[in-house]
Amino acid sequence: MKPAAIAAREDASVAEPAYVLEDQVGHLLRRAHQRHAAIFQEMIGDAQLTPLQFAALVKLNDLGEVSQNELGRRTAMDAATMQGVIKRLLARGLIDRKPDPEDRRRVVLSLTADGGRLIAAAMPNGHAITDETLAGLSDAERRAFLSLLKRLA
Amino acid sequence: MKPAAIAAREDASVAEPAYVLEDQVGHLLRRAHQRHAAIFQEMIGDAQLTPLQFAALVKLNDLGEVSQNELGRRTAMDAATMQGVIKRLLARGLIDRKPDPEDRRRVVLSLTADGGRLIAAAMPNGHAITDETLAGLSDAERRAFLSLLKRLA
DNA sequence: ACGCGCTTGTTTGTGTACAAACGATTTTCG
DNA sequence: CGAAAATCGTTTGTACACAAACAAGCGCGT
Repeated sequence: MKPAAIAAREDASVAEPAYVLEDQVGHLLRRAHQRHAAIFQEMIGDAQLTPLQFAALVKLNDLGEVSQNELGRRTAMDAATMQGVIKRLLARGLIDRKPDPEDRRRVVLSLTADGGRLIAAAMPNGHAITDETLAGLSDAERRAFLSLLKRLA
Repeated sequence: MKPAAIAAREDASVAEPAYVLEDQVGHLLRRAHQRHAAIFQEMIGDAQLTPLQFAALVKLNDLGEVSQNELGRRTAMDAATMQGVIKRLLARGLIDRKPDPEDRRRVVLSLTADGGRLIAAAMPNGHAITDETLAGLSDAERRAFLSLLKRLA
């Protein structure tokens, strides 16, 4: 038998646990992501980059030359999303694009001198943004949170 | 002094810590959110709801009648995003919309009978989706993760 | 009563996010 | 070798996400 206190709380209603929106991972992930995006925009400075543009430039800086799809995989963007991001970075002259001689389906992307300078200058802001996003947590909590978050991603 | 092994690794380069995209909260939050969205779509079933539509219906079910902006606040959507979500739910006949007699700026939203049935039927899926999203974590880890995540949101 | 500020809902414009379908290639395998 | 399968980049259509600007209405203080 159930204790009376619990039976009473269930009374006329069903036995299912309530669905509390504020407690769902999905909702919380969405809100945390929103907050991070706001912090990003506020702290990225005159570079005027979006999180995805920043990610693409960072990876391009790491890798030197890559195909468009490969860069998409490395930054977790699908091919269609990539189109827009690349288009805007090209329009601003931050990246270069040329056909791959080895594979005629591919294009090879790389940073321009401007793009290299801009991403080098923006890197410290990236760290500051991460820091501000985690501002509410202690060092130990940050490590714990990031390690759990990695296992969900 | 730094140990030689570390000095060697830094050699010609700068002393700044590398910016590793895969370790940044923003990137991890984005990926976790992507994964959750994929799970949601896969498990929501024939209800054919997006996460935001689901959230709006759940809150509407909790609150009974609310204005559009109020509902937006409760579900963390801005007014412009709200437009689209409400428009689609109206088109499917899941919610109702009428002017507020007390305040002619407002509209009052509520569930239709269809909307009520649909969200009641979809609720268990919501719990299953949350569960699947956290599948990699133990019970203790889930609690720890959610409590840290709440502090970031 | 009047004016000023705030809220409500809407529109427009930019930027993710992804499914689905496509043509052009390249690769794989029978 | 040659056909089927896989990959590359693109387009289209739907759905968030938010800034900015707007008209209409409410409410407060003087």
